Amino acid sequence: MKKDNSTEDKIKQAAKEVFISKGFAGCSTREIAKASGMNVALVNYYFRSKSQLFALIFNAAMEDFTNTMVEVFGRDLSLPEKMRILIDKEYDFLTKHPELPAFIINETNRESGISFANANFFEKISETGIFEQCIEAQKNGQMREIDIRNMTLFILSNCHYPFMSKNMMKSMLKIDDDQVKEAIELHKTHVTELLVNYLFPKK
Amino acid sequence: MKKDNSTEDKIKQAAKEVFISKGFAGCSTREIAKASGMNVALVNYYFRSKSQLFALIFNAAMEDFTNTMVEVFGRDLSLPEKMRILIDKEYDFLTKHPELPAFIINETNRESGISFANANFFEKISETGIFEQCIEAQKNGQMREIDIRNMTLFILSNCHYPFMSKNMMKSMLKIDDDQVKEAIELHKTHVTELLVNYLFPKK
DNA sequence: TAAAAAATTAAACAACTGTTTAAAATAGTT
DNA sequence: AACTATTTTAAACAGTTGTTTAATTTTTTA
Repeated sequence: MKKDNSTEDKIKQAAKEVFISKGFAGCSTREIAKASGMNVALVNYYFRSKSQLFALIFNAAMEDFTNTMVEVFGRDLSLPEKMRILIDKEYDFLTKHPELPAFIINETNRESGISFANANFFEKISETGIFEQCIEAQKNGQMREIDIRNMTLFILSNCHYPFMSKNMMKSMLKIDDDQVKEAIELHKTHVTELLVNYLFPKK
Repeated sequence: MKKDNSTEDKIKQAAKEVFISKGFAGCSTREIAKASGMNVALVNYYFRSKSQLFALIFNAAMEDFTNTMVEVFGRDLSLPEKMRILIDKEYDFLTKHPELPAFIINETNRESGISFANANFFEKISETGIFEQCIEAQKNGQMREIDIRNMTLFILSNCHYPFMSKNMMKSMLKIDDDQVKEAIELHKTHVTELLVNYLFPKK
């Protein structure tokens, strides 16, 4: 978090904003240079190439992305409690970074895409012991028999999609920014009930 | 559906494939020309500009996108039945066109984005009478008191996201194509139960 | 078949792309 | 102070971009 005003950091910061809002293919190195107040040559001087700079930004975004999950899953709480807190934290995080999910999904789907085989997000989440806790809860009949992949898909679908589809929703439902914000805030409580009720059915 | 082998149609078809898989910013007019077996000048001869060609493709994609909803909502069935059939049809459609949701969400979020104010998707869905049917069901206590916007968000989140996140899931959960396909097929049944149970609670 | 219209082509345009070069300015070291 | 290493700059590079031009081929019309 230091050397915040160094040239290298200024470029990295600008690159983060530009890449996330426009995507790799949607922006140029000159645009990033201008946004940082520097010039084109400096971008390559510090980061060698557009691709390498992008990889840096992407991996950092991926880390932000999974941090919430790792943190909440690592706590000493029951599964329903973890689920409630996770959804709350995800919505908080995504309210601050609404462009992140679309960015990651997009770039993951790019043809000459990212090689994030090295990034060990699965391991990080696995290390929290969440999977064992689920299996245990399923044995005890406290949790629905559902594959861990589908549970993950449920959480991500219902947390990410509302933020990704903001503009589409605005156009399709003919509503304005305030109404979208309102709908998303309300949606959070629905999602919480929806998922907790389904995953941990009473009786 | 006629003149399928005309130059104009060949270009349109190629443009559809290229645009949807790479996005507006991610491809060039020359790439589209080559994919159609034609040359660059013909693209502009028939469609005036890259943007106008794109608008054509995008609007058609949007129409495909809402067709399923309009068709199912327009039937003479109960809400839970409509919901079950809709989810089934959405998964069918998206299995054939898995790239569509990411494409639409992406391009909707682009800075110099689409003006799809003219497209009246809301009206089309409204004309099916689905909203009135929901209000009626809510009055009768057969349906949860939930805003129509949130219901829409639920459906789209849980249908679109699994297909959009295919590659991300593959990387994050270290699974292969077959396992993704399997997970999505299984997910469909979960989503159906999840949504029907939540929207139309028994008793 | 001759004239007019439409379709297709290769080539060019200016602007932009990622990246590199070589010179200039700055900072650090003795 | 002089010398070295680092940082910054403007300019150039070769290739690509969307679009247009003007000439040519093909089709349609009379």
